[in-house]
Amino acid sequence: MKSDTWLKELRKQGYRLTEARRAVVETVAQSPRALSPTDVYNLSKEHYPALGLVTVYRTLEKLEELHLVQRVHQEEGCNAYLSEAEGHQHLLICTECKKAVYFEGDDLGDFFGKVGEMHNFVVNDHWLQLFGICEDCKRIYD
Amino acid sequence: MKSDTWLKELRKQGYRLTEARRAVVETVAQSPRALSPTDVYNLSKEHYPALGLVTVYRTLEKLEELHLVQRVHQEEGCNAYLSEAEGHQHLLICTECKKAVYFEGDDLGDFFGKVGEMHNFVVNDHWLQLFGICEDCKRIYD
DNA sequence: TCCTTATTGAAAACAATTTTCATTTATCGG
DNA sequence: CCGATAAATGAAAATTGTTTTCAATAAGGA
Repeated sequence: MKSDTWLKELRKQGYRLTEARRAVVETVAQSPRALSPTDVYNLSKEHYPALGLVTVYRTLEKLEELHLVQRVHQEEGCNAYLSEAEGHQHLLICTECKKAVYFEGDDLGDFFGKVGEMHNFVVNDHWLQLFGICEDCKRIYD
Repeated sequence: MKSDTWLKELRKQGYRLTEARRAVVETVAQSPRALSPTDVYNLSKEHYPALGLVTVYRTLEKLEELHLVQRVHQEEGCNAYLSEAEGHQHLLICTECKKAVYFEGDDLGDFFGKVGEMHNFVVNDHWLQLFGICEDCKRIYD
């Protein structure tokens, strides 16, 4: 289970495993969509009512440091966190239900390098997201 | 001059041309990098010291509506505004000096459509940015 | 030039995030 | 298993970024 791996990883870094952390990790690890700190707070409180919002912020910060989650930028805001994929991948996000899917970039890296050369830049990083409507939402809205 | 075009466009939409607006438009139109509201405020005050930060927010909002500027998301924040390019283009940003350059996407749209199909999504929009070091900064740091 | 109304800047309100701090609790060593 | 200790917690305060409110100002049509 993904949340167990994350907890193990936190432990490996010397962090302690608390009820609050478990609840947050659980919530984020199993979510198919990016969640804001407040989303995480509300969802996690069902497992651990004493949870404080501050702890959500602090835990998300650690998970991001360990590259277990990544921040996702969307039209509605830039404070949502999503379970990260293996390797560097790109995101396909449903603008209706916010479900997020990772996809491989294939040979995009070569193209990006060429674009850089054309403008005399050394390209170090890229950031690619596609937005659309997923199958389920298509069904509902048609 | 780009700022004159923008002012004309604002006028065409029925907005009035004030000193405050002129100062903001001037600043943003001629900047080679994305500026935060506070950046715009500080730079524009040199031309018009009585300027208020609120007016900067309001003017940027209008410029965005008219597609004269676009919001740029970066690691350091997501509240910076940049003069928009003709057509839908992509950004190449220097992580040192923040200078931004637009580039053509060529046939990326086809690829994005295919990625969508593979996951049963209808892709409506995409968002691509490259990050690197520009020629000038390369020179300084090598 | 006058009149109307959009626009302004200051201050207050609001929202999101971070800091502070006294209390709690996970982990380590015995 | 227990006690010591330092990390982690939640509440409240502080901070930061943005929006709203409002009385005063000024743009632009008549």
